[in-house]
Amino acid sequence: MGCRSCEKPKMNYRKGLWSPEEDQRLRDYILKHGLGCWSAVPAKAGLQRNGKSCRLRWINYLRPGLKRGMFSQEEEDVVINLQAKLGNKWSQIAMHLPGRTDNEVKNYWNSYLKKRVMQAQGGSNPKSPTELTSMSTTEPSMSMSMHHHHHHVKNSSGSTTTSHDQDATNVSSNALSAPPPLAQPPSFDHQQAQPKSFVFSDWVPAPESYSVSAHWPASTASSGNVTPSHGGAFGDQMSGSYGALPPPPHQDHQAAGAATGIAGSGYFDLLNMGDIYGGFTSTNDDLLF
DNA sequence: AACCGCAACAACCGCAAAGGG
DNA sequence: TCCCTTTGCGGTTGTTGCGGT
Repeated sequence: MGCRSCEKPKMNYRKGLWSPEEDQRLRDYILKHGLGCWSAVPAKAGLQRNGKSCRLRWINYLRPGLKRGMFSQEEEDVVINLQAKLGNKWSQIAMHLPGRTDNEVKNYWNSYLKKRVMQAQGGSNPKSPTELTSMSTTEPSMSMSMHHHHHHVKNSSGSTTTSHDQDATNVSSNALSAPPPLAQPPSFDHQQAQPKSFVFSDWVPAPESYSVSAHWPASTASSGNVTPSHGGAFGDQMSGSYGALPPPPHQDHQAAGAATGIAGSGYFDLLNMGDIYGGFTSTNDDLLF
C-alpha cells in the first residue's frame, strides 16, 4: 500500500472549494492515467491539493456514475432501514445505493432523515424503521412541508407506494437488483421539485467540443483564483448552466425513475469508460462497476 | 432593505486499518 | 516484526443561499 515512490514535497496545500479548473485537471488526469497513488496525483495533475483532498473530490463529485439530486423514495427507505440496522456505517449503506456516496448519504441523513426519525420516535409510539418507511410513504405532506423551500424538495408528496414491509436485507437486495419502478403520483409537481441532478456522463467531453466553459459559467471558468459559489449553488449552476447543451437524459430522474428505477442504471451505458473502471478500488466502485 | 435562522452540502479533520519495505 | 505511508471512514465544520421577520 505504501507508495514510497510517491515523493511529495511539503507544501501549502490549497483548501476549500474546488475551482472548475481544478476539477478539470483532476478529471483529465484520472481519465488519462486511471486511479493509482493518490498522494502522487496532485503533483502529476498539477494541483495544489493534497492527495486526500483529490481522492475525496473524485469519490464524492467527479467519479463516473454518480447520481446527484434528490433521493428517491426507495433510496430513502433503504437509508432508513439500513441506518437502523447498521448504524452510521455510511459506506456500507452507500453500497446499497448505487450512484450515491457515503458522504451524500451521511449528509442526507444528518440534514433530513435523522430529524424525521427523531420526530417519529419522539412521539408516544416510537416507530420502527419499517413503520417509518411506511410513514414516509403515507405522509405526503410531511417532508414536503419540511422542505418547503430550497431546491431540495423531497419526493414524498402523495406517493402511493405501498408500504415496504420488509427488513433491511430485503430492501437492500431490492436496491441491488433491478429496483421496482417508482410509484410516481401523477400529480407530482416536477416544476416545483426541481432535482439538480447530473452524473459524470454530463461531464465527459464530447472530444471535439468539450470545454470547461461549456459547463461552467465563464466567470468562474476563466480565472485561476476563482472562488466558486457554494456547492449547493454550484450544483444549481451545474443544472442551470447546461445552457445550450441538451438536458441530460436523467435531468428529471424522479420522473425517469418511474420508468427506469433508481440508481441511474443505464446511465453508465452512455460511456465507454472501461479504463477508468478498471482502476477503481473503492467498495462503492466495486459495487457499481 | 437588512438582518437572522435554517437548510443543504462540500470539504476538512482525525483516527484506524491495510499493506509495503 | 516494526515502521511508515496510504487509504478509507465517520464526525464535524464552514460556506452559501433562501425564506421569514
